[in-house]
Amino acid sequence: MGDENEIIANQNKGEYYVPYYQIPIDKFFQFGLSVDCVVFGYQHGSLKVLLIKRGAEPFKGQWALPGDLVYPNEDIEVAARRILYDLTAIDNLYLEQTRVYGQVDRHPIGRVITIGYYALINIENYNPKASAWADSVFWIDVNKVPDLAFDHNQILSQALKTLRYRVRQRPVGFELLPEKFTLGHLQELYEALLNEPFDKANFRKKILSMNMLSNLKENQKDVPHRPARLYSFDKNRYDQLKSKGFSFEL
Amino acid sequence: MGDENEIIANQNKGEYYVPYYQIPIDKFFQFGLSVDCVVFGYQHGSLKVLLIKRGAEPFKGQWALPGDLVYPNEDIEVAARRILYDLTAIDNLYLEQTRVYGQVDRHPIGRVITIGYYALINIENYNPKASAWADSVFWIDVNKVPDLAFDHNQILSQALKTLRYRVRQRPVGFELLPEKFTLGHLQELYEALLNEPFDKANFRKKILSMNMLSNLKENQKDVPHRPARLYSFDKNRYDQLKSKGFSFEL
DNA sequence: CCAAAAGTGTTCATTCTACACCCATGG
DNA sequence: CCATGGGTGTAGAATGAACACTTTTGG
Repeated sequence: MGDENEIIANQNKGEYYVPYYQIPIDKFFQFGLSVDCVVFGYQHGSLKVLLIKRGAEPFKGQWALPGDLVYPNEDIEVAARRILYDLTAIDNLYLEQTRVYGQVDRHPIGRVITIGYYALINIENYNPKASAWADSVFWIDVNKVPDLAFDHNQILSQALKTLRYRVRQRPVGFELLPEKFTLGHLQELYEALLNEPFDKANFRKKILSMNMLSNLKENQKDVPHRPARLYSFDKNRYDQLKSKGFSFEL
Repeated sequence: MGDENEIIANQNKGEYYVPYYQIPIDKFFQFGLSVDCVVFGYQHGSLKVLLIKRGAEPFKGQWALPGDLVYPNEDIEVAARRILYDLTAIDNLYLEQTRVYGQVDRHPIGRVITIGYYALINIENYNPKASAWADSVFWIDVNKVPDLAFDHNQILSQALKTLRYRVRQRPVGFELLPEKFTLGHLQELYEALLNEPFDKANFRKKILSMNMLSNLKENQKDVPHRPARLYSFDKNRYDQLKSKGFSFEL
């Protein structure tokens, strides 16, 4: 948001009527718009989601997804990034729209349409931060999410479904890992995300055959077993392959 | 819509402020909401889309997708079905939400968020019908779509992309065909949708091996070549298979 | 008989799956 | 020298692509 006090009016509306029902068009401009973000992180072998305790009415004090109203002159994705920045102090997170939630009675103070987004974050870079609308912020295991305000449980489960889907067909899993990781870490991540085991040998062959990881020629340290090779995701290489028709699939 | 004149107020808003910016919350309730529908049909080997000439301002007289403002007390999908019913006099079309379009300046008379939907229709059941907001209605080949009002070209191409995707992983293609069809018809449909040829033998083996078609034991008539066997999509069978873990893929 | 599309069978290559086995390190 | 995970090879099954061939109808 630039000038958050300059709320634009919809200046031209006066001239218009909805001709077929003879209702002044202003009556149609009563909607509120919000954004709710499902922020996923991965730690200690399990998938977590960032929840807040709401610091404002309605539902003050309850668990909820981070979200906020969109300004009348603010782009939707910009609003989503504003919320994420306020919460994590990180820019440029991986962000994807899921769907719209528009039940007439979903918000107690009026008709508020909300747009669901999910974001992926490398939990090690995370900088916890309460904010204007959140008293406090917690990582919660995705399998232990409590009852949430509004229809946020539904938004969360849709986001999870989209993520599980996406992760099989685009290399987005890496967003959840540190820069350098082992193939074992990567496999554990996929197993946690998809809740299904993979054969080690086959998983490695598949991932490596895609040719989108850089072998860092560097090993793990201080592990009580044979140290594993470290890799990183090579985005340039991937973009190049993609432009040649290759498509990630798992 | 039931009572289209009973536009609800958002009664409880008076009490609320957005505390962190000290802006009265009414300022956030200025959005309009609309729905735009991409209606696909299939005829003579090519995929068509239903376009209208707009009968109301703004963009009166221009080509556009069928769409309308949503009432403040109307559910979004209900609005989409209302539009489709007004246009085609058909209930219960296959309908899927695509995404939200919310550019600040996408609508000339104010901030209107629109929700994209696409619908599939068996063109033989189609009952053309102008309506309050459409002067006239036409089927246009999907490859020959003109410039459309608003951001409708973008909405259309996203819908097409979603359809192409969906059609490979769920048996939705049948929605575009008549009740009874031949495997040749089905193959032509897929070739038109995906713009890629399939091997006849392999296509048949794949489709039939899925076990979701009923062999009607009945043949085509009056064709100048060997008449083909007619099939129909067996939704019960498919649901049964799906519940056992089967998933359509092509 | 011919043209045209329906309908089927086989071969070969590729990919997937399961599983066995060896390797390097810390304790 | 043992426990622990890292890392690789191979055999057999399943799937997919290409293509040739037979069948049935109308003209």
